[in-house]
Amino acid sequence: MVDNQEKTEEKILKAAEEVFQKKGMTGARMQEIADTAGINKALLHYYYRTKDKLFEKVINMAFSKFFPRVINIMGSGISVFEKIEVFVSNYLDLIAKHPFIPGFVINELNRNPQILISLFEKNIRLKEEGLIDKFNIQLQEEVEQGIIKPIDARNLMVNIVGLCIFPIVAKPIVQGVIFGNDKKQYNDFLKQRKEHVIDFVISSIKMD
Amino acid sequence: MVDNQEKTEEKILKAAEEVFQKKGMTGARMQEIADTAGINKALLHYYYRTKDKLFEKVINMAFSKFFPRVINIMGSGISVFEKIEVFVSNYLDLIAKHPFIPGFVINELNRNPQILISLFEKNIRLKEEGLIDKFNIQLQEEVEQGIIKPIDARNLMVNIVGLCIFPIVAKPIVQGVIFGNDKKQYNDFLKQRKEHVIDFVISSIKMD
DNA sequence: ATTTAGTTTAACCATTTGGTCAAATTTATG
DNA sequence: CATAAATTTGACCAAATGGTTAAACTAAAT
Repeated sequence: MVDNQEKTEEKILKAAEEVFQKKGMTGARMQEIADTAGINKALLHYYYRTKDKLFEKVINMAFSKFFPRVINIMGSGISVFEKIEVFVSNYLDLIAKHPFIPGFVINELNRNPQILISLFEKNIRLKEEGLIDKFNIQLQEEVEQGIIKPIDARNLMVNIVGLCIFPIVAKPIVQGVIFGNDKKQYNDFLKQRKEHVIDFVISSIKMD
Repeated sequence: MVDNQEKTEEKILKAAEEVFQKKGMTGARMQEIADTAGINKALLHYYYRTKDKLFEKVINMAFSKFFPRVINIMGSGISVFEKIEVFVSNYLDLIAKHPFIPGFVINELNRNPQILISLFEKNIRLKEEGLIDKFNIQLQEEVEQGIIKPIDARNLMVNIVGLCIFPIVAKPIVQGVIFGNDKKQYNDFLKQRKEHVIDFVISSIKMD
C-alpha cells in the first residue's frame, strides 16, 4: 500500500535523523535506527540498502535545511544592517528548531570532508551566484558612504554565523562551565542571544 | 627497561591523541591506534586496559591543554581591552597549535555530556574561583566609567571564544563554501583573524 | 648462571555490527 | 477468487571489534 510505504519511509527517515544526529555516523547503529522507527532491521535495508546510503540522505536533508535560507537573505535587496537583523533572527530561529544539525554537519564534515562535494552537487546554488562577492560589493559601498567601518564580507559572515552557532554547538561547555549546568539559565541566555548578537555585530561595524 | 617503557607509553598516547581526535571515540579503532603507535594491539591493552580508559586520558589531556590558559588570563589584573587582546592572541595561537582539539572536545561532550563531570574533577579551578563573576564586576566598572558600552560577561565570553573557535571547528565549511576549497586563501584568512577578532570585539564594546 | 620482573607477541574468543535471504504476510490486480 | 507484486519478518552470516591469554623474549638483580 502506497500510504503505508510512505509512512514507513517517513518513519525511517525521522528515526535515522534522530539517531545519526545524536550519535554521528560511526556511533549510530542500524539496529537502533530500526528500533527507533519501530521496524525490523531487514526492512531498513530493504528501503535503504546500506548505512552509507541512508546517512547520505540524512546529512543531505540536514544541509538542505540550512543553506537555502542563508542565500535568499544575503542575496536580497535590503541594507547591510537589515540583512544582519533578518539573517541572525532567521538563523537563530532555525537553529532553535533543529539544534543538533549544526554540530552534526560540522562533525561529519570534519570526519570526511569529501561529503561536502556530494552536498554541493545537490545544493547547487552557492558558488555560481557569487553571493559573497555581491555582498562584499554592497558592504564596500556602505563603507564608502560612511555608514559602516571597513570590514571584509568573509570575516563578517564567519563572525555572524559563528556567533549564532557556537552557543548551541558547544552547549555542554557553555551550559556546564558558564552556567554551572543550570538549564534554565542556559535557556534564558539563548533567548536573549538574538537581540544581543544583532546589537553586538551592528555595534561593531556601525560608523559613529 | 624504564626508558623504553616511557617511550612506548608516550608513543601510545601520541597515537591515541591523533586517532581519537581525527575519528572520535566511536570511530577510533584500537587496532589503528596500535598500528599508528607501531605496536601490537595486545600491548595497547597492556598499558591501558580498555578503550574507555585510554579515551578518558586523551580527552583529559586535550581539555587540560585549553582551560588553564583561559583562567590565568581572565583572572589577571589588566584592563578589559588588554584582556581581550591577550586572550584572543593566546587562544588563537593555542588553537593553531592544536587545531583538532576544540572540535574533538565539543563533539565528544555532545555525545556524552557526563564526561564534563570527570573533566571538572581533574581541572578543579573554574567554578570555585568565581572567575566569570569577577570578570563581570570588572566589566561593569568599566561600563560605569564610560569606557565600554553595557555588556554582560557571559555574552562577551561566548562571543570571543566563538569567534576564535568557529573558523577552525567549521574548517571544511568555511574553506569549502567561502573559499571554494582554496587552502591558501583559507590559511591567509586564519592569519588575519587574530587582528580582526580583536578589532571586531573591541570595536563593538568601546564607548565612542 | 639463574631467577625474577617487566615487556611484547601471536593466536584466540565473545560480542557486535552491517548486511543477506528465503519464507511469510499484506496489498494490488486480473 | 487467484495470482502477482510489494512489503515485512526471523533467522542467519561474515567481518570487524574490543578484549584475553599463555607463551616468548628482554634485561636487570641475586
